[in-house]
Amino acid sequence: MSKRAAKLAAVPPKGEAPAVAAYRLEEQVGHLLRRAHQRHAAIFQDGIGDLQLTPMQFAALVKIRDLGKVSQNQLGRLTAMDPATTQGVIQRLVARGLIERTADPDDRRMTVLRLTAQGRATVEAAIVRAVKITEATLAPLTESERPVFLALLRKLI
Amino acid sequence: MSKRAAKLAAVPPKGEAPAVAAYRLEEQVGHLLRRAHQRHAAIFQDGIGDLQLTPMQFAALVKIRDLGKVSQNQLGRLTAMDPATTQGVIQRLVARGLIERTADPDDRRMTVLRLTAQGRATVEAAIVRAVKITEATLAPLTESERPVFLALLRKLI
DNA sequence: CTAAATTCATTTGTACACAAACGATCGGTC
DNA sequence: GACCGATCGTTTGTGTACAAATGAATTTAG
Repeated sequence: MSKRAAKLAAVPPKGEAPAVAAYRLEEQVGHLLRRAHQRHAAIFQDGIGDLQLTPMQFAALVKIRDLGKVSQNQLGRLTAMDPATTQGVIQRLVARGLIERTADPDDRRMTVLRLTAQGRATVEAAIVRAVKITEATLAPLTESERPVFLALLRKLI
Repeated sequence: MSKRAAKLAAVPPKGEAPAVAAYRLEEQVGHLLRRAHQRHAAIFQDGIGDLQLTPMQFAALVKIRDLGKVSQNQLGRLTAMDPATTQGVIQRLVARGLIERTADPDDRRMTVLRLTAQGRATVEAAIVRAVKITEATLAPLTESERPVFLALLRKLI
């Protein structure tokens, strides 16, 4: 026992497991993913400029544009928002006149979402900026690193 | 002009730029980062079990443990939380008796944060689970892909 | 065809995340 | 030693994010 005293001295007191002492928050995937997402959100807000869209508002507009008309739940699944979150995002887009809600005549549980003319113009202007936002986000990576990173990131979902 | 009619038919109407029409939300870094972070949060909540900690509460506890005592602003910088967010996280940890706040005698603007005995026990138990949470998050990647992914992710911050 | 299970939208409550503005306090400068 | 800019903690307001519960409508099972 006494032979290992020197080694034990480098280890935390009270018999704390080494793995616990060696845990470094900054190296954990979760922390890194959060920081990276955080940075992207900042770049997005800066790059979207006067259009005043949040990432989720933009995502909703893009998917409605892709499909023409969508139900609220369907939009939530496409953008990975739960129903409660979708509710708020849709409300704000309707309030700004970017989308319109109508009742679905075939299924009275559902509401149909469509872009307004202003909404269509806004998405198209936003997408031009979103392309630059993506570039800015990936700027720290080299040309060859980007597809590698994106492929691995996609596997993680 | 009429010669190109066939080609133009494949292109969106009203002269919409091709880049705008070809924009795919699902392939954008921002969307992928959000989804990956989302998935990690779900794994975290599941894996932390009965300890009932959010990722940010856990992060705060870990950094306070690392430093022994920290000011609130300092903690915010270490965990990448802004002051307003830090406020709420700290409040909830104090309310649960996991940390304690005392006034700094040398600088009356600052408050000193420390772990309570219960707080220390909780972090140590949580770290054991956090290691497994990290593993579960990275599970979709092979052993050799993981360091590659983490290195690229780190470059992005 | 009716009862049960499912789906859709909504509401409530908690927890980040950040902008913006605030008073209190500190550090440095003149 | 009074002023001035910076820092610290706090509050308010907006926007996700999600659990949990609800009522209305639809689908499925028996």
